[in-house]
Amino acid sequence: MNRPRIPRQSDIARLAGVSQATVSMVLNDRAGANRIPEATQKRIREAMAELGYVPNIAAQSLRGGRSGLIGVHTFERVFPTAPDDYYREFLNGIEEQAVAAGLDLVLFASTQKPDGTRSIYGSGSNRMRLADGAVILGFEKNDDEIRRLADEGFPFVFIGHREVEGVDVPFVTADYSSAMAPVVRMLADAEHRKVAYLAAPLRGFAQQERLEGFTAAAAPAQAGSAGAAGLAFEVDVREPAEVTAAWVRATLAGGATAIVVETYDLARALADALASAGLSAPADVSVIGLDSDPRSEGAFSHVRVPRRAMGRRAVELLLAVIDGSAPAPLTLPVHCDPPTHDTVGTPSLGTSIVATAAATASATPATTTTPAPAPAPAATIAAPATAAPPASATTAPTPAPSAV
Amino acid sequence: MNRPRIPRQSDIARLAGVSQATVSMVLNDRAGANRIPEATQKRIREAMAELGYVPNIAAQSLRGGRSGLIGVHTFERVFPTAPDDYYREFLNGIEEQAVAAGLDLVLFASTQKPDGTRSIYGSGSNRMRLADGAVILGFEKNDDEIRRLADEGFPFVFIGHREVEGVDVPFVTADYSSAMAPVVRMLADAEHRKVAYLAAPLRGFAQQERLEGFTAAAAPAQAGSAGAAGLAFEVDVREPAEVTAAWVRATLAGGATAIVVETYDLARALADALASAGLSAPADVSVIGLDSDPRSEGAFSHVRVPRRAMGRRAVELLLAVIDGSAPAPLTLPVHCDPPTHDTVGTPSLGTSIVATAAATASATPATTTTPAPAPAPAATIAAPATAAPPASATTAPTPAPSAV
DNA sequence: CTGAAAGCGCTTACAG
DNA sequence: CTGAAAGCGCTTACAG
Repeated sequence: MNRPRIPRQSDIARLAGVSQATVSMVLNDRAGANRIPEATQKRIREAMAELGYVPNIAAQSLRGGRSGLIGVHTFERVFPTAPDDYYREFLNGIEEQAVAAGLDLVLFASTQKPDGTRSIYGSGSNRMRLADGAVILGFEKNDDEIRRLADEGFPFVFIGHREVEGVDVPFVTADYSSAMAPVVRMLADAEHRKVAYLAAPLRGFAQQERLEGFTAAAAPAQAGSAGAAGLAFEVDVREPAEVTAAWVRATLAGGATAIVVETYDLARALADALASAGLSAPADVSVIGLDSDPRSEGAFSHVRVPRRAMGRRAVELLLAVIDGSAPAPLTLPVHCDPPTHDTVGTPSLGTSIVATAAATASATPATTTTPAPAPAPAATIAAPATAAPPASATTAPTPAPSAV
Repeated sequence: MNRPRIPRQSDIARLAGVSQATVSMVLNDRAGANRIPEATQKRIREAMAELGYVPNIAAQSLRGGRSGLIGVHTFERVFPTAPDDYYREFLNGIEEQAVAAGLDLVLFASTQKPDGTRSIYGSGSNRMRLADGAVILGFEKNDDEIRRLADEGFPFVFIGHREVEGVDVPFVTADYSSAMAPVVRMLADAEHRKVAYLAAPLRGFAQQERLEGFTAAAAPAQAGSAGAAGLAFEVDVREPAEVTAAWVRATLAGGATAIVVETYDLARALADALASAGLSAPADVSVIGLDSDPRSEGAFSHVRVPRRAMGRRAVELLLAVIDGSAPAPLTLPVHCDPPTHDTVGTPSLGTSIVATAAATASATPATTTTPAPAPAPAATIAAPATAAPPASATTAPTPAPSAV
C-alpha cells in the first residue's frame, strides 16, 4: 500500500492558483495585513479543506523558534511507584495550565540514571532545550545543574522555595506566612491557651516560613491586642520516631491542649501515637497539621498546601519568564486554604487525661513576650538548638517572597 | 542580560575544524559507515561537550529523523481530577519503559477542546507528529481520527482492544482468555457448583473476551474431564443500579454460592449491595472480580489487570511499529496475575441465607452441556438478549489475539 | 495585492 | 576519509 503523501502548503497553493507564501499568510490570519481579497482567501480555504491540510509543527517551530512544549523535570521519578505520591497534584495543576495555554508537556524520562535519580546534563546534553522552558520539581539538591541551566539562559521555574547561590531562581511556593493566621485564630477562638508546636529537625524553607508565620500570628494575640485571646506555644523538635504515645502523654501533662504539626511525616507519626495512646482528636487533644500528603490527609485538620494551584501558577510564571515579561524577583507565593475544624475543639470539651496542669496554666509561655507588631522574628522563640535555621538561611537572609 | 545563543552543529564543526555534515555523522553514529577516524570523532565529541550541544528536535524531525519523543494521547484528560484515576498505572508503565528506552514522553494537552475531550486533529493540525509515535488511551470513540492517523502513516499503539474498520490497529490488551482458567479452577476447587456471572450490559471487547474465556475454562470441567469438578454458571446482565440487596438475595436463593463480577463498576455496586444486605464475602458468598479499578480494588479478590505491564508493552510494541520490525497483526495480550483467595471460600463454610435451594442443586445449568474441547463459543450460553456481542463483533468476527 | 527568496537546523545522498 | 549541496515545510521580510 502506497502511503498517500501528506499535503503541504505548496499543494494547496497549486490547487488554489496562488503562491505558497500566500497560503501561509491566509493560514496565519495575516491575510488582513496584506489585504488579500476575500475571494482568494475563500479559494485557499476550500483547497485546504479538500486536501485535509495540517501544518507541519516541526517546520513551524523550526522557523518560529517556539516548540509549544513545556518541559517537566523532576530530580526523582515522575510517576513514583507509591500510589500516594506527592507530585501528583502538582502535575495536575501543570497540566491544567498547559491545557489553558494550548501547550504540550514533555516529561523527561530519558534523563534517568541507573540509581533512579535524574540529571539534566547527565547524558552529556541537555534534552530539556527541546522545550520552550521547564517546570522543575524535586527535593534533590542539584545546584550545579541549576546554575548551568541559568547560564545557558534556559527558562525554568521551580515548584517549592529554592535558592542557588549566584542564580535568581524563579519559584512558586505556598504562602505559609499568611496561612498561619487562621490557624492561630482557630486555636485561640477554641480557647486554647497553650499549644505544642511539633517541629521537624530538618529546617527547610517551608518549615522555616511556617514557624515564622505562626510566631508572627501568635505574637499580637499574646500581647493582648484586639482579636483572639493569648496563645502560648512551645516548639518541640522531634524525629517522627520520637513521636510516641509517651511523647503525647508528656506533652499533654505539660499543659498543652493542642498540637500543631509542622510536617506530614510528623502528622503520620502523631496519628499513630494518638491511636496507640488510646486518644483521639479533638476529644482528647486538638490537632492541626501545617502540611499534608495524601497519606496523612485524612488524619487531622490541616493547612491545605495548594499543590494544584502551585502547579498552575508555575506554568504561568514560566510563560512570563519565557517571554521576558516577568519582573524580578520572580517568586510567587500561592494562597493556602485555611484548615477545616474537624480535629479542633475546645479544651473543656475534651476528656483530657491531663489533670495535673490546668489548661489555663500561667506557666511562663515559651513564646515571645515582646508586644512587638507582627511579624516577630522566630529567633526569639525558645526552641531547642536543633531547630536552628538551615545554613543557606543563616549565610544569606531569606528574601521576602513577593508577588510577580 | 544577553542570552547566549544555543549552539548548533555548525558551531561544533567550526570548533572541531570539520564540516557540519561530519558532525551530524558522528552524532548519529553513522561515523563508522564513513570511517571517520577516532581522533576526529573525539575532537567533535569534546567540542559538543564544551558547547553543551543539544540537537534541535524540530529540525531533526522536519528532516525525517527521530525526535526521541514518544507521544501519549488520551481522548480524555491525562491527569483526571479524581484521585483514583484509571490511567495512572498505564502511565507508570509507559514511563518505566520510556526510561528503559531512553526516550522522553510528550503528553498532549494542547489538543483539549472546551468540553474536556481531546482531539488529534481538532485544532486543525496534528501536533502529534512532533513525536516518533504515540501510545493512545481512552474510551472515547474516534474512529475517524484513528483512520486518518493510519492514513498518514503515523505510528501508534492503543492500550486496550481497539478495532477500526479498514485499519490494522496495533494494541496491547490483557490476556483475558487465559486469565479465566485460574478463576474457574479456584471456584471449582472450593467446591462451588453453581456460580452467578454478573455481566455488564455494555459488551466491549474486554467483556466479550472474559466471558468467552470463562466459558472455555468452565466447559471441560462441566464435561467431567480431568481436574476440577463441574461448574455451572448463569450469566446475568445487569446495570450497576440493578445490583441491590434484593438482587443478591434472589441470586443466592437461586442456588448460586459464588458471584463472578465482570466489571469494576459492577464490583463497586455489588460491594454496596452486600453491605446493605448485611452479607459479607467469603462468609456468605464467594466473589471474584474480573476487572478492577483503584476504587474497587480492596473489595474482592479479582483478576489483576496488568495495567503497568500493559503500559510497558505498549511502548515496546510502538518502538517495533516505528522501525517496522513488528509482524502483523500487532496485537499483544499481556498475562494477568491470578486473583487472590481473599473473598473465595467453600460454600459449606458460609452462613448462607439460602436455605431453599441446595448449593449442589441439580437444576439444569445455564452453561453449555457440550463436552466440546475448549474454547467453547460463548454463544451457547443462555445469556439474556441484552448480552449480545457488540455491533463490531457481529459484523466482523473478533480476531484471535496473537503475540507479536 | 501577490510572488520569489532566504533561512530555521538538521540528514542524507552524492562528489570528490 | 570529508565537504558541498539539496531539501524537509514552514514564516517573514522584501520586491515588485
